[in-house]
This record gives sequence, C-alpha cells and structure tokens, in this order.
Amino acid sequence: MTANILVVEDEPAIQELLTFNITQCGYRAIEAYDADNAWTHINHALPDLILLDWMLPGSSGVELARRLRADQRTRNIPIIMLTARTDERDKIMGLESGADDYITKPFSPRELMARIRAVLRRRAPQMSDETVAAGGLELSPAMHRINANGTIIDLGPTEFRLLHFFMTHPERVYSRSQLLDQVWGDHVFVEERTVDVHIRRLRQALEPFSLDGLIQTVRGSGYRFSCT
Amino acid sequence: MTANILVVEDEPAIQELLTFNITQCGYRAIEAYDADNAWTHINHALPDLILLDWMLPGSSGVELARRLRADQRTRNIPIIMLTARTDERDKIMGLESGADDYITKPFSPRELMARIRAVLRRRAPQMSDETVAAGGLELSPAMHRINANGTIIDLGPTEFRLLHFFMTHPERVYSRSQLLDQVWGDHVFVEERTVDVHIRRLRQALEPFSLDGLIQTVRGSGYRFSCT
DNA sequence: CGATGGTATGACAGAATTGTGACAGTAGTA
DNA sequence: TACTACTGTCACAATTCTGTCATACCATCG
Repeated sequence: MTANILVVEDEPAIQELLTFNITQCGYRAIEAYDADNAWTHINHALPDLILLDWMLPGSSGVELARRLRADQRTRNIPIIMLTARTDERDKIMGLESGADDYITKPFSPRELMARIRAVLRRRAPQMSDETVAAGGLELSPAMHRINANGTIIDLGPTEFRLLHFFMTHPERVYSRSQLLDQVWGDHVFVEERTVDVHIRRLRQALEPFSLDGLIQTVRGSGYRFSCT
Repeated sequence: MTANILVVEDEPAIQELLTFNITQCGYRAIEAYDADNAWTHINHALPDLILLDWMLPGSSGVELARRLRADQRTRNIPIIMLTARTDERDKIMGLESGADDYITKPFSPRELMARIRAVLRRRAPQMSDETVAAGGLELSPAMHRINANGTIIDLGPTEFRLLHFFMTHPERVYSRSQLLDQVWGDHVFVEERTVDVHIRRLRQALEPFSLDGLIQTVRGSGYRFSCT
C-alpha cells in the first residue's frame, strides 16, 4: 500500500516540507534536486509517482516531464507538477507536457496529500478483486468477505490477506520468510515466528467449519494450503 | 457516463467545431449563442458541464459565470472558460469568477477533450433520479426522501448522498478515500476521518428503525452497505 | 529412552483503528 | 440581524489487532 514518491525540487525548504508531509502520510519520499539527479534515482528504481517542480535549475520541470513521457519505462508513472500561483500559463504547459495533475504554491499539506492520493488511486492497478474459490471457501476481496458453504467467516486484516494468498497459491509450500514477503510486504521487520501465530489464528477461525486440514504444516519448510 | 455539455459560444464556426469534437467523444452538446439563451437551456435541464466563451455579445462570459455561481441550482456545475490567447488577464478573471478550468483559443481538440474529461472526472457524481430500494429502505432522489417501511427518514444532504451511494453499491467495501471521491467528489480536500463522522450520523439516523446492521465497518478497509 | 530442534498455544502489552461527543465556521432563511 | 441546519475537524474513549514471549507439545534421531 505504501508508494515511493520521487520529489524533484531544488529548493531545500520546500523539499523538506514535501518530504515531511509525504512521510507523514505513510508514503516513502525519494529526494532529487534536479533533472539529472532525478534520472539517477529513476534508473535505480522506478517510483510510483513523481512530484515535480516546474522551476528547476538547468532544464525545466516541463522538459523533464516530456523526457519522462518519452521513455518507455517511465511513460506511465503519474506526475504531479508544482507551479507558482502567479504564472497561470504554467498550468497549461504542465498539463500539455503530460502531467496528471498540478498544484500551485503555496499549497496546503492537505491539498497536496489529497491530490497524491487521488492520482495514485486513479493509476493504481486494480487489485485482484476477483473472487477466489478453493477448498470449499469463497473469498471476495472486493466485498472483503469469506464464505464457507453459506456461512460468513470473519477475519482480521492480516489473516484475510494470508488466506487470500494461500487460496491464490494452493498446494505449494511457502517458508515463513516467503510468507512474510508476500503477505506482510518485503520491507517489514517482524519475527518469523509471527507467521506461526497468524497461521494459528487462521486455523482457529476455520476450525468451526471443519476446514482445519486446509492449512498444513510442512516440518522444516513452512506451510501449505491444500484443497484436496 | 455520457454527459450533457452546454456550449455557450456566439461564433458559429467555433460553435460547430466545439460541438463536433464533443459529440465525437460520446458526450452530448447543447448549443447556446448568448447568456439569455444559455439560461433558457439551463432552466430546461441542468447540464453536467458548461463550456463558456469569455467573449459574448451583451453580457460577458465572466458575468454569466458569476450568475451561474450565485444560483443555487447551478452552483456546482463545472465551467470551462474559452479565452483568447492574447489577453492573459482574462484567464485570471475567468478563474476568479468561478471557472474550474480555462482553455485558450486556438485550442487543440485533444487538449479540449482532456480538460473536459478531467473536469467531469473531478465533479461529484450526481445521482440519477431513479428510486432505489435496498435493505428495507426506499430512497427517492427526485423527492429527496427516504422511506423506511412507511416512516420517512430525514437526512442532511451529505448523509443522503452517502446513503444513496451505498444503496446503489451494496455489499462491496469502500475505503474512506473512495467514498470521498464518490460522494464528495475527488476535487474536495477533506480529512478521511470526516467519512467516519458522516457514517456515524447516518447510522444514528437509521438506528430508530433497527436498521443499524446495514452499514458495517470493515476494519482496515472501510465500510460496506449490506442488505442481507 | 532422552535429547534436540522445530511447532503449537495462550497470554499480554502496546499499536493501530474506529466510535463518539463537542465545537466553531459557514450558509441559508426568516 | 438572529436563528437554524449542516459541515468538517478535533480530542478523547473504546475497541480490535499485532507482534512477541514463555511454555507446552511433538517428531525425529542417536
């Protein structure tokens, strides 16, 4: 859920302000101070969103935006342009150069975050909202519901994701660290044993429906969801 | 998804060009050649968007925009202003008068359509006038009235729209930010927690009719309207 | 059999999320 | 103008969820 946001801004004060707001909202900010610097970061890892000041030393933000749109890899990364309020023409140029949205300085942190959220949401690839059926269970991410032959099972967020992962990857054994990567995210630091506890909670929730054999322990390797 | 666009433009050639582009994109164009004529159309049926030339015979486009913003019914209809490229000041005036966006002549069809789509996307979706029935409730947008098996429930505007959205999209979980987009419109910047408060107000209004289970909290995800 | 390494379980404190009441600002109205 | 209705925001309370630990349990192997 957390997104990497590349902030291209040469003025340190504004850079800091942007970074602060972004991290405050749970996103990760990557700082760049000019176009070249931005490309370095981009080549290293593609960000999910680029926040771009129109005023940059050397080549302008508009030019960077054009280059981003011209490059195959970066073509689809959404861009939000930062423009000064006075020069209305910037807005036009910003939009024509392929920016997805723009925001005028001075901006309120709230507006900034609202725009970031809106753009990310618009671009976000539809989560696999399709209903999954396996092992007598029916799990619907869109409705956030699990149906065990007529009865609704209630799960916490983590157990829900865990079960969703298992149902979409049945019959295969996953180690604890693989499960942490897939279900928790590959950047979190939690004990591997934590997986055991959540497996238990999941089993407990499934037990009333005599579905306890679904999640099997593979000693020394990890766990497996088996539909048979 | 098709929208009605009122095109207020006195020059026949440009009028025709605009209409052509608009219909080409699947929208419906309604033609008006001056302010009075525009009001006639507006009184007949509210358009989804108004494309307004700054240069109009008699009263200017800016004045019309002001009148549109002053009127309760037309206040929330988005306006795109058409201005000549030369006069930068018009742009400012156009925006200050309440236009949502502006576009300079000569314009490219692509830019025109991009702006129209952007503005339409941002507006709060307006509800259809059809009566909706779900979960023991009957909601009639036209009469702004809710019927709970015989009794009439009174709701504020926001709660009304919220309930209407839920009733037309039952069983599915919506995040706070999705609800803000759908019910408030994605151009407004309000805290996500505001949704919670309105959910509470809605629940409170529904409670006397023992309809409290209708709106469910899905921890970590959002809310759901469930008819079952 | 006992030792050993891996797994299950129950408890728990702190973190995270949501519910709730109050409040001030705004807009509309008489 | 005063009055009413409505909104968005906040602070705090209530609730749920999470990660971690200590301990009990179990399979395997010497």
